[in-house]
Parts: sequence; C-alpha cells; structure tokens
Amino acid sequence: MKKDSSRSSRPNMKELAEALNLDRSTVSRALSEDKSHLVGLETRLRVREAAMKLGYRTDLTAAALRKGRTDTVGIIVSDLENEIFITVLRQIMAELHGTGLPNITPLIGETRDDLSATRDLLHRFLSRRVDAIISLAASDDQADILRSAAEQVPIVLAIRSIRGIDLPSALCDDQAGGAMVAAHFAARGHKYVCQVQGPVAAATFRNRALGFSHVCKQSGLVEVPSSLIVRNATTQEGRDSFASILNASPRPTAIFAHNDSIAIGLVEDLRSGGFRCPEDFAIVGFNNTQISRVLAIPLSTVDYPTVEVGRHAARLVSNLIENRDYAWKTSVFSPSLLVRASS
Amino acid sequence: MKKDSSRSSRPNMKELAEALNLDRSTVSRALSEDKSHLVGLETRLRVREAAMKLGYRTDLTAAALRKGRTDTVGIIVSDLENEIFITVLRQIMAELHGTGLPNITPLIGETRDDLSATRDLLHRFLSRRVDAIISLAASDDQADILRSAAEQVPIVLAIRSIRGIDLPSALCDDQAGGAMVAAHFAARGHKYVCQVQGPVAAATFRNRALGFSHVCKQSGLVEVPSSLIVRNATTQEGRDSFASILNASPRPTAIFAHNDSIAIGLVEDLRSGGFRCPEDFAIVGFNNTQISRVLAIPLSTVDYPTVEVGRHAARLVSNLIENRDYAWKTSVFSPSLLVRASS
DNA sequence: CTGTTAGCGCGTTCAG
DNA sequence: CTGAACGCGCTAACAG
Repeated sequence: MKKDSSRSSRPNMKELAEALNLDRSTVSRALSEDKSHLVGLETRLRVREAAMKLGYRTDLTAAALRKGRTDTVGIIVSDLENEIFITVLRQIMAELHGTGLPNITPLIGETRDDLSATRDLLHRFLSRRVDAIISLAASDDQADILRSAAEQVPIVLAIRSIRGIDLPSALCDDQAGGAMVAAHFAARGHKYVCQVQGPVAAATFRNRALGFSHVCKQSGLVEVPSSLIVRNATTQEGRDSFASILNASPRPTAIFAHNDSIAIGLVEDLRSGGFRCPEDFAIVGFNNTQISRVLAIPLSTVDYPTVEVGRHAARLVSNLIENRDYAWKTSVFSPSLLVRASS
Repeated sequence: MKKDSSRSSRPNMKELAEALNLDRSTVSRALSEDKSHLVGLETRLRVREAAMKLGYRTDLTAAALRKGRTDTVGIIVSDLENEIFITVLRQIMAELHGTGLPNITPLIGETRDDLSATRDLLHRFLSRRVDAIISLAASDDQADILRSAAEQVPIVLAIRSIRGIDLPSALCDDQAGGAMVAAHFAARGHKYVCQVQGPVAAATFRNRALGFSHVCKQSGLVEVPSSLIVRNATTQEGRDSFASILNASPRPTAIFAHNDSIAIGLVEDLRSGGFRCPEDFAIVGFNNTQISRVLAIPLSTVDYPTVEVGRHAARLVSNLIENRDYAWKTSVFSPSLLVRASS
C-alpha cells in the first residue's frame, strides 16, 4: 500500500544497491563482518558511507531466513523478581555480547514454575528458531519436554540442574553452601539449629538442605524442627514460619534460611516479637542480595557465584552455537560464606 | 549438509504438504488462525492432525518476512531489578496475550539509563523489525533518537513521559502522588518536612517533587533541607542521605522518599541510630513494593497503578499494530496513598 | 474450496 | 574483485 513513505526513509538492500549502481551481492558483502575483505576497499567504504547516510538497517528476519541462524537465544527464567536470576541474566548477556556473539538478542520468558507455561515458551522459542536456549528455571517435571526440545536446538541449564537428563550446565555447589552454614553454626557453639527450606521441586533447595543436614549430623548439631518447608521462598513466608520455630522444643538458636528473602522475613518477625538477632537467634541467608547488605542488622549470607555461573552458561551457549559439539561441559562453582552481623 | 536428521524430526511446510498430497497454500491456510475457514472442514482437520503428529512448527522468521510483521514487540526498561518495571512488564505481557495478540513475543532490553545503550537497543529492535516498541525507560535526552525511531515503528511510552516529543503514553499521576503525601503530613500536624528525591532526569521524580512541594507551600509546611537529591534511587543512598536530614535545622519530622527503596534505607538508618519510626520520623515511600508490606514497621507508601498503566500501554500497542492510527492516546492514572505504621 | 504463481529481503553459490 | 541466479520457508494474490 502506502509503503512509499517508509521506504523512502529507510531503504532496503536492493534500493541501496541501485542508488550506488552496484549489485546487491556486492553491497551485502561490503556490509558483512566476515566477507567484506572480498570487496574493493574503495567500494567498501563507499557502500558503508551510503548505508550510514541513507539510514540503511539490515533486515535481520530476512538474513536469518537465509542464514539459517537467527542470532537469538531463548532464556527461560522462573521469576523475574528474583534478583539472583536477573544478576545471572545480566552476566550472560554481557558475556555473550563481549565474546563471539556481539549482536545476539535474547528472548526472555518467565515461567513462574508452571509446567504448561514452560511448554508454551519452549514452543515459541522453537518456532522463532532461536539458535539456543538457556534455562534458569529447570525442574524435574520438565525432563520430557526439555529432552524433546534438546533434539532441535542446543539447550544449556544454569542455576538449576535436573534429574533424568544430562545437559551442559552452569551450577552453584549448593550442597557446599549448606554445609558451610552448618559448619559456621557448629563453630559458633550452637547446639540446636534449624533450616527454613525452599520448595523441593527445585534442585537448588534440595541440595542446600542436604549439605546442611549432612554437616549437622557430622558435628552433632540437632535440627529442630526437623523439617520446615515453605511453599514459596518469600519474605512473607519467612515471617510466617517464625512461629513454628518459636514453638519448637528445644528451641533452636540458629536458623539457616534457604535464601535472603526468607531470612529477612525471619529477622523482621523476630524483631517485632522483641527478640534480638543474633543474640537470641543467629540467622544466615543465601544469595548475598543487595538488601542483605544494607539492613540495620547486615545479614550473614552465602555469596552466590553469579559471575562464574553466568559466564559459563554464556560460553557453553556460544560454543554450542558455533560448533555444535559438547566439548565444554557442566561446571559447578563454589559459593562462599559471608559472616556479617546476623550470626 | 547433514540437515537430514533434523529434517526428518521436524518437517517444514512443504514436506508436510507433500506428505498430505496437498499444496503448501492449503496447508498454510488450514493452519492459520484467520483463514482456516477458507478450507474444507475435513482437510483442515486432516492437516492439523498431521501437523501435530509430525511435530510441525511454523517457522515464524519466514512467516514474518512474508507478512511484513514479526509479531514481536520491543520493550525497553531501565533496570530489571526494579520491581515496578517488572510488575508493569508482566501486566503488559498478560494483556497482550489476553487481547488480540496471542502469540506475540517481547524482546526485552535493559538500558540502565545509558543513552548509547538505548540507542543500540533501538537499532537492534528496528533491525529485528519489531511491530512496535514500548519504552518504560524514557528520559529527556532520548528525545531525538526516539523521534527518529518513531518514524519507522509505533512507539508507546509507559511510566515515564518525556519532554519535547508527544507519544501515546500510559502514565501515573506522580504529581498527585507527591501531593497526597504532603497533604497526609499536614493532616498529621507536621510542620517541618523533607523529601529525598530521585534523579531528576526521570520525569517520574520531577513530578513527585513538584506535587509535594506545591502542597507544602499551600499548607504552610516547610521543607528542610529544601533540596536533597540522590543519584540513584537505592536503599544504600537512602541510608546515606539520613545524615543530612539529621543535621538539618530545624530538623524535619516527616520524610517523603521518592520510592520504597530509599524509604527502607532511611528506616534502617534511623533505627540503627536509635530513633523511632514514626515517633521521631514519619516516613512515606512510593510504589507499594512487596517488601514495604512485610517490614517490621510496615511502610506507608503510595500505591502505583501498575495494572492500569500496563494494561493501557498494551492496548495502545495493540491498537497501533492493528490499525496504525492514534485513536487512543495518553492516559494518566491515579495512585493512592496507603497509610501504614511508618507515618 | 483448492492449486498456481510470485515474491518478502537477504546471503551464497558459481561464473567471469 | 564483481555480477547473475538461486532459494531460505512462508503467505498473498489470482485463478479455476
């Protein structure tokens, strides 16, 4: 229809070529990164200058169709409000842009740990022909759909691993993290401790619990109540869970919260109850979120290796996109304990 | 090359058509949403069943090239860690999927309020031929690049407006929000008050300051210190700014923080200094973030109309994509004051 | 209701 | 070093 107006403002490659009295192929080569050496220096400069002046922008959808490569990567997160996902996400993007794939575009989707949302997202990504997928939201129930998707496109896991399928992954040693906290409690002379666990569907929390409990047994610490699991790892549920801890007998003196949100809820609730932290209850969180650093009582926490995890995930993807082999595999990075005022 | 393996697992439309002894066009129509009525019921079902069975997924990059429509929308946010952006973002996506554009895919980019990052992002979006762009990160210095981008693709603004260019927008009445807080302080009998302002580059904060100051003058409230502006609207800077308030003379008894992060920093710092909230200092934030609700001293705050803003932005975009007219224009939605324990 | 034909805008052969 | 020709996978226009 009246496409003329937009056409005049932004030419396509054909029009650019005509304006220069050159063939489209020459223009294409002159503009490309890796094949511009096949074109005369003079014409190359002439083409690039004209492209600049006329505001030419290559149509990446057309280029993708031709190349069989979209220069997009699908990224699946479970919760966009979770700082740890965002931090890793940023690291991934920074690394992708820095290394190898400068103009790759991420397609970001949120699942909220809903299986059918995950399925839809995978379908959308496949239809959009993403070059690879990174999931920061894997859980065991997704094994089937991930397996079938992995037949069509490289898939990399980050943060959360998954049982029943072996995909290249970038992980944190959550078990070691939990262990550090228990060892810290033991060293401080605590006898009765407890942990407020996140949902077990995510491997993350299962492993933190495992590592913590293991060292407790080794060191003679007793967990009371023995099992306290919240449905969502939020501040609200952290607050709510404090009551059960108060009622436990014997009452624990140190609490390992599976993430900082839960820990903050605990601290808030115990303070409103007139208890002191760390005198009455020592508390340690997980993730080293921004807020944990600026609280009135700075929170002891386990520092998550976000940089390493993000970087490795990005490198795995870039390697898979370039070579389609699995030379690089899963890596597990160590967290570290940050002891602050709350423990 | 050895594309056979993947080809056998996922057919393209041509192969699907051959398997059915039909023409590609018929298959295309049968699979489409709006043109399947042009095809016989029997064949339509036959096609859909076969597509399902063979795992056919339409190649949206090819479809986009042909249709001149990518079914993607670029979304620009300044900071992925800011809950308000995420909340509005979710609302936008929910609304887009709910109404009209069911399988649209968002391309999300973060600028961190950096101009050249914004420019790059716009370029990438234009090259990807997004059908529209929504910016939640507009600021005055972007007027030029936004104007020129707006010539190529519909652009909608949300949360932040901008001087020097009139684009359809979905906004919050920040000025009214600031005014409510001042009125609240006046009603509570405060005499000396102050506000901790966010960066002025964003219209958001400018308007909050304006509304607050205006009502202060009307009601005889005195602002001391008269101007206190943080560089980043974070908890850390909220903490840091408390010292200047303490040193002010006369010392204010009520503080309006331009967002909840700043407010939380203030509360934390005054508590560690042995002051009480609200007895010594009343504090009101802005945004009604999750954390504001679960603090030991629940924070008074201004509730942001995220649902309305997100919904309107989505509807503007959908309308612009479908019709390319500007029948719907800017709307400004009212926030509301939530008085909790901190004031 | 279905088939035929013709591109969308690029990148990559293969010649010259 | 450059031009000519082809096709990526799909949908729209036009016939029948």
